[in-house]
Amino acid sequence: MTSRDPAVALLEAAAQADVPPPALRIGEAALATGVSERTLRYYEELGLLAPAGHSPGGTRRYGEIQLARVRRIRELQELLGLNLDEIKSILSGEDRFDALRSAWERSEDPGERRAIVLEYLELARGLHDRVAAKFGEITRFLSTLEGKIERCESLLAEMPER
Amino acid sequence: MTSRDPAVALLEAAAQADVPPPALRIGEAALATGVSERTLRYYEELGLLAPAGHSPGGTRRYGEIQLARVRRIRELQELLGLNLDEIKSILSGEDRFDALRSAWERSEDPGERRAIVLEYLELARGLHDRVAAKFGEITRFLSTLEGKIERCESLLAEMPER
DNA sequence: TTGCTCCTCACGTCACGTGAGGTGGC
DNA sequence: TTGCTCCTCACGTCACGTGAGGTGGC
Repeated sequence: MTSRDPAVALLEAAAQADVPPPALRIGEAALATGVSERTLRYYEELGLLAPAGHSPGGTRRYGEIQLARVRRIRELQELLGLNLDEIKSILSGEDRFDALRSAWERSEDPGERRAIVLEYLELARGLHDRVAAKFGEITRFLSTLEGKIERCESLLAEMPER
Repeated sequence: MTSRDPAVALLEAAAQADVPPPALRIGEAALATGVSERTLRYYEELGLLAPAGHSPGGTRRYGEIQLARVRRIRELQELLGLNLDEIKSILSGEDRFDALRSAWERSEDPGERRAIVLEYLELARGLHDRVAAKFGEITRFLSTLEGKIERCESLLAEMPER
């Protein structure tokens, strides 16, 4: 279970050493998430993903939070086929919920709390329905494919010629 | 389980009446498969899908075989995220296998038969691995999402304020 | 003849890929 | 100073969307 990615290894080492985690350069962040540098810049252009900061010279720096966000974006894109506009609105919904959780003690209006949780629940349920639909389609695809493979195998077994 | 699609209904009625099935025009075929007319023409341009024939005036006609092919293309596109080039090579592999099945009795070289079945088996197993991987990802996505929803619900239950 | 559907260009769009030419940091 | 990585345009690509202007069939 050891991580082979040097960029991720850097972050993990920093976490163990209890040192501020080194910010990754764009090439390292791209490697760690499996996307291109162009993709990271494009997401930034769309307002989907901001770097954690910049070097004095102006080059982008990314942290673990940004890497997780990129992976989330790809998950929504590749598993559900959502476009970046839909993903942006989903992420902003999740962001509002996360902001609430991190500021939970600083008790805001309890009615507003409830409203935010309800809004997130609606978001999550909507997502759930879409994922469940995909799950059903994939399951059917898989079982018909397995049927075809089995029929092929028994067909081969019945072919006496070698 | 009655079909609501008028184009599909036409084909079904013809099948019951034992009459040559009426070829669908491009608009009807698009409706029956849920894609645009542009998409059907684009697939034809790429050599992915040929119409069943043409009217004397030159307009395209589609039959049940073509509709099934369109649905197969969309399945590979949307569930697995394949591009049209990959899909084209998969379909041509499936086509070779289907051609073999339909000409099974007209015994070709039995060695060649075996080779075609083996080639198809390899294709199907490759597909199976990709679908199985997607299945795993979707399953994980679904269960973490269900976990989030449950935590939200218990959180709401603990909020006494109405 | 009148609508409606079909036809072929051809330009637009989304999510990037891919150099072109120039600057930054160990 | 030398490489290597980074930067910003900017044009290319894939899988279509979207009219523009004209023809076909009940």
